Amino acid sequence: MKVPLFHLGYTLDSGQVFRWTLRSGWWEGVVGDRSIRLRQEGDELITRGDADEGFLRQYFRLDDDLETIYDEVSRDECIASVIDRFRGMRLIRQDVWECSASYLLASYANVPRIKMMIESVCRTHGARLRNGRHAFPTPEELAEGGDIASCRLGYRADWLRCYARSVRDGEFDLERLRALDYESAVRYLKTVRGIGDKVADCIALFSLDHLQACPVDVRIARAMRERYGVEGSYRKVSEHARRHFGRYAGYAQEYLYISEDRARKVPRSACSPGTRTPAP
DNA sequence: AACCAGGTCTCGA
DNA sequence: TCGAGACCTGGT
Repeated sequence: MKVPLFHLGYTLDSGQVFRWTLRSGWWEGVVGDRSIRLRQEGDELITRGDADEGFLRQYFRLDDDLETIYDEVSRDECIASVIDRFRGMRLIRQDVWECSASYLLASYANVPRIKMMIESVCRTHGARLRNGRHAFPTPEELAEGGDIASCRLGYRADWLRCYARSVRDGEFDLERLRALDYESAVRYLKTVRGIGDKVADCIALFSLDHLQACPVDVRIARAMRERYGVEGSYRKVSEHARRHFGRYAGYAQEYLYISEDRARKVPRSACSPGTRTPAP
């Protein structure tokens, strides 16, 4: 299929999703119960597996007008250069259940470990697919049996099982969540044990279309400190970013994230703190 | 071998 | 509302 401005590699390797791996030129992943393989050649996206065009258009937010978003968030030279470096990276629209359950596990762990935890949860609780991989388990599957102790989730195991049960029992209502505005959604999400400020923002941004959400993890905190001179409480940093970058702050956040991520290996792309702009 | 990781919870000011 | 400490576990 033909795609607009889009970079598959940056998008799948930006720490948003955890079930994709690059193997001999193909990105292989499972989304819900779809097993998919993808490869990009220019503006052509080549697909194998259970991926129809409509699904991919939704999943990769191909209807987002990136140029408009770039114009909107490019409030300073620093973010503009980061965007330029990773042009085409898109936010991914994830299923609310899979996204929330995944990020519940993501706390205080690095990406390789998060991937391991999620794979073992899928292997022990999810339906087996044709190619040997496993679907992401439903709340029912996760609430019932399965050897969750073998998944090495640490203290997250209780969080996950409790969350699955409360979703299964209708005590936590995903449909209700979907209907809420950004701030109400975050408030509701934080009633779940194991979901705090950061994870709630991730869920809001990655699965609820609240593009103003700006999750602040250690990398974003570092970027905001070093590049904008902003530090302090989660609320302070996150709200500053939201004011500074505007209604698409979540996009800006993801570009900062991937930039900080790549900067660990590659020497830092010089972006002096002097490019700071005054707060309104 | 330390230190860190897409943080949250609890508790005390 | 904010900061400090503890915390399962595996990468780096």
